[in-house]
Amino acid sequence: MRISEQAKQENRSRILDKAAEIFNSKGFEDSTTRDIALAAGLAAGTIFNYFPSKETLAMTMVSEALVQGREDYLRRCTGGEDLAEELFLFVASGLRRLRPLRPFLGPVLERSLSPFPRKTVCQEGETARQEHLAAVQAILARHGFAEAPDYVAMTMYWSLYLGILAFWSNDTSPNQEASQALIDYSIRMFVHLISGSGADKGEADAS
Amino acid sequence: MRISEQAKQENRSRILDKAAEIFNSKGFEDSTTRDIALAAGLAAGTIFNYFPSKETLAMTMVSEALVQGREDYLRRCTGGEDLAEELFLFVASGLRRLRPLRPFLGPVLERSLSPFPRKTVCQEGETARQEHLAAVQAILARHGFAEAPDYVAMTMYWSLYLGILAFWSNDTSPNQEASQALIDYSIRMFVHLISGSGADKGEADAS
DNA sequence: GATGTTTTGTGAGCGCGCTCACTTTTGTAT
DNA sequence: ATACAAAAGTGAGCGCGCTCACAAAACATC
Repeated sequence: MRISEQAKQENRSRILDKAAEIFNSKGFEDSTTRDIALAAGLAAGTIFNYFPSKETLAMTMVSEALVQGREDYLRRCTGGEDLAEELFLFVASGLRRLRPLRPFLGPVLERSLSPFPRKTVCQEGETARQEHLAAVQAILARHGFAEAPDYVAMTMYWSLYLGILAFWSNDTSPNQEASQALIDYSIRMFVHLISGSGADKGEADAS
Repeated sequence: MRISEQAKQENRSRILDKAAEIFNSKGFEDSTTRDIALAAGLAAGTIFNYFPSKETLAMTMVSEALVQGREDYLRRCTGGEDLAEELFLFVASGLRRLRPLRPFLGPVLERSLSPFPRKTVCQEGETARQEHLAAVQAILARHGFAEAPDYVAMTMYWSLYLGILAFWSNDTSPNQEASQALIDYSIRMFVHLISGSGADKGEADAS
């Protein structure tokens, strides 16, 4: 049972490696699962014993990158940052780890992270979103926001974050300064939102 | 030549009608172009003489709804609204016209309006986005914003707007109060952004 | 080893969106 | 009417993601 288990893990990571190569060279949509399986030395159908869909296969890489990004962030966090700085560090840490996947990220993130209701849900994407939002809420809690923000704030956060991902995945400016400006404004806006929430106009009774 | 032209228009609108029916009853992804063509009394391939893709077919309906929404907005606009009120009216007018398409909007808008870079672009979606953003800029201009906001502001606007569409297309609260709150906050946030732009921290040199 | 059981691999095949060589229809010119 | 050109319709067929009945391999028990 040990040898087989090991062989399975080898297959799994060979699929992931080859898929990353092929996705990077041809893009997500122009890569076929047949090609990936063949490159990994397996029959066409075998790939689906390891990943339930092409989308999940790609999202697995994204998910692992984001997990590493969160670890980087925890390591790099000194505790002296203000709220906006810490959120920026968090987001930037994720992007750094996503960097190698950038050439094929567009269609994958669009399908898997978008908040539009879908029939076929990719579990990896759901999980990634929830973990990201949980991390954000943990940061907020550490900065004195006792209770979690309402759905309005978190929905808007996720919209802005997706916008950042979309823009960044296409950003050709030298050091992604364009993306940095977008991240900066987005975060400042979110901080402003949750700071002044409900004191403006009287419409803060969101369930 | 006149009779044929008329027949073509009839075919086109029969396709659109049947497609709307089928999309509404089975959702976008579970509806097949074969079914739609058959329901319209045409062969499977003929549908692609009228619309280059299933996505474009659906986006044509969306696009027409949004055009009507803009006309409604112009009609309903008194000129006495402040900036936020007028933006709210604009967005709400679009949603009203999208209402009949709501059951199948999710996958369509996700594919066609998302800012993630894609290989196969749906022209209808591009156009819809540009026209929407142009209308927003016209509203801003009418309220004293002489020059168009930079890419950061418009990118954030589009992110928030997509978030609104996504949330609304799934909103089951009695009169979409949940969506209304989201629209309200999103617009106030955008107005705040372009009002105070660049005066905060010294990072406003976005190209 | 031989036997039975469970796990993993295989590839023919399905239904999809979409294409394209071909047929049929429509309109024009004689 | 007849011959011809242009436009529109057709459906077999392609490549895709994915499924599933079956084959092969791995393990457990004797």
